[in-house]
Amino acid sequence: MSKVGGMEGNHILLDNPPLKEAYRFLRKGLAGKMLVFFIADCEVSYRGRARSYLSRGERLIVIKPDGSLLIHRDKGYEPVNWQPPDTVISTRLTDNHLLVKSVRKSVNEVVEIHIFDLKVLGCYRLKDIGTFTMYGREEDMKKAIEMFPSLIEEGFKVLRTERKVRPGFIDVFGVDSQGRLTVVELKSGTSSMDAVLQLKKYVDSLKKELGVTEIRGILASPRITKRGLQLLKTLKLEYKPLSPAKCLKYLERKKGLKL
Amino acid sequence: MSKVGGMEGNHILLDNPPLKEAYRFLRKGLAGKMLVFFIADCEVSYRGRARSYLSRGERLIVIKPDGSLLIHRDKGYEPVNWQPPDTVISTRLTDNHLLVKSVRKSVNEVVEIHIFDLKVLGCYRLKDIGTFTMYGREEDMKKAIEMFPSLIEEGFKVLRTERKVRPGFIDVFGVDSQGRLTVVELKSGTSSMDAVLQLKKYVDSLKKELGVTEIRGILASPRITKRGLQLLKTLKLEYKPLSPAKCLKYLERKKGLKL
DNA sequence: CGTGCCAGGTGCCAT
DNA sequence: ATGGCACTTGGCACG
Repeated sequence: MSKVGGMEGNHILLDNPPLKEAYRFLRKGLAGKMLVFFIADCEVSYRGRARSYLSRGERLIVIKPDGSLLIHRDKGYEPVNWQPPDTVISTRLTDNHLLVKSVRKSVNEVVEIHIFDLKVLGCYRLKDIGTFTMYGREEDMKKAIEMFPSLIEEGFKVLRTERKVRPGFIDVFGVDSQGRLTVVELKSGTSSMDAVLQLKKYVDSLKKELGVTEIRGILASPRITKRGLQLLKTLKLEYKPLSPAKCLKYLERKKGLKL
Repeated sequence: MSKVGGMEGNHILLDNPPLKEAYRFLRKGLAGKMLVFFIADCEVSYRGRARSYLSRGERLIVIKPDGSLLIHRDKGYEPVNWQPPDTVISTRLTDNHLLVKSVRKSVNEVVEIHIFDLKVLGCYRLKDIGTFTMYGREEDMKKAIEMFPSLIEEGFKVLRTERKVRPGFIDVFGVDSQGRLTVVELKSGTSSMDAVLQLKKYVDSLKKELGVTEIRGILASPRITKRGLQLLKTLKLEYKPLSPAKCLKYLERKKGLKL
């Protein structure tokens, strides 16, 4: 069966269109800066930082108005091939197939889709002025600590956040109740040896920069791996269990809001 | 206009379906382990490691047979909300909206989509037995070096790859022309201070483990940051420019293949 | 299952 | 542009 719907410029929907018709409306959708999706029997090749080849089969393909491209198989969160925003999409119809090519403007990255058949083609203009808000990331932990330094420990005071050291930034820099300088490294998830080494790096950088021999280093996160904790102790650093959830509770209390 | 196509079990395509009809065929598609997509006017909430709320607007939503979920706005490579594979999808129809809920089996992560209207609903069974191959990753560099150790330097010999040290693995472990033990850390992209510290960690671990005082450390990658190079020199480590592309050329030569 | 680490990571923000 | 880093990172391989 073959069916066409809503081609008055509002949207386009083609059921099992012949290549030639698909080509026509695909161009129309792309030119009209619509979100375009289709299910196609296709081959895909990628060339850029690496190279890949995907042999023939049916996939869901999405092209967004900003030039981003997604090619999804029927499994997994990640697209098998893709392009981030800012690509130029071009199309070409030959005797036996339809070529869709996406070339990234800034770097040399190209994705080519050779299409032999389409199951469906849709082009839509998404009316979407919604706002997206996210809570519980490292940034929220930082905010909470600025407002409630005791989340780290009694008597802790924040001197500043995002303090620049040689390379990188210290999440929170402060002093403890004894007046000792203290570096706090925050992780919103499980912290591992990486995080410990990061903290160590900051503490050492700062010691050097300030010419101070004693600086406390505290890693604050909801969880730490066993190896991470071992390393932490070896390096004379400290661990403070602290979850984004707890920080959010404090932030809510302050704002009087339910997030 | 409203149109229905291919509901004989092969696929489903509904143009601008009423909520009730969409609900019926959505359930059918999910039950039949089909890939389901739809464009919907909806609100989205997420709760898990973090929390988020996306206010009302039109988005493209994809549900795969493996339980992965993607919610895309009309911009960007990344979905605004999502679930990786292995979620349980449930649906509920109320008077004024359709609820789609995805609950992750292993961890506590829930995405809820409140749908007020659908522009289109499609359910398809993707025939896809294609193979996906990728070239130019770190693994390919490793293979090339095993076959052509001189890619590192004249006289270099590989003892083994993926050698385990305290925590982690040394990419390539070998000896140079002077018989000195050498650790090689590979990066397929630009290497930064992180990579340098990683190499340092491996060299130190190995010195300790083997009771040797002199071990060379070579970082091989197509590019290194200025700060990375500084740190590398400070730590008496070395840099060898080497790109995945060059490695691939060698591999092709060996196999007599054009990849 | 936890731990470590790569990825065409992407995205954000700083210099 | 380069660089440093978080991310609901996801994904894999290995103890």
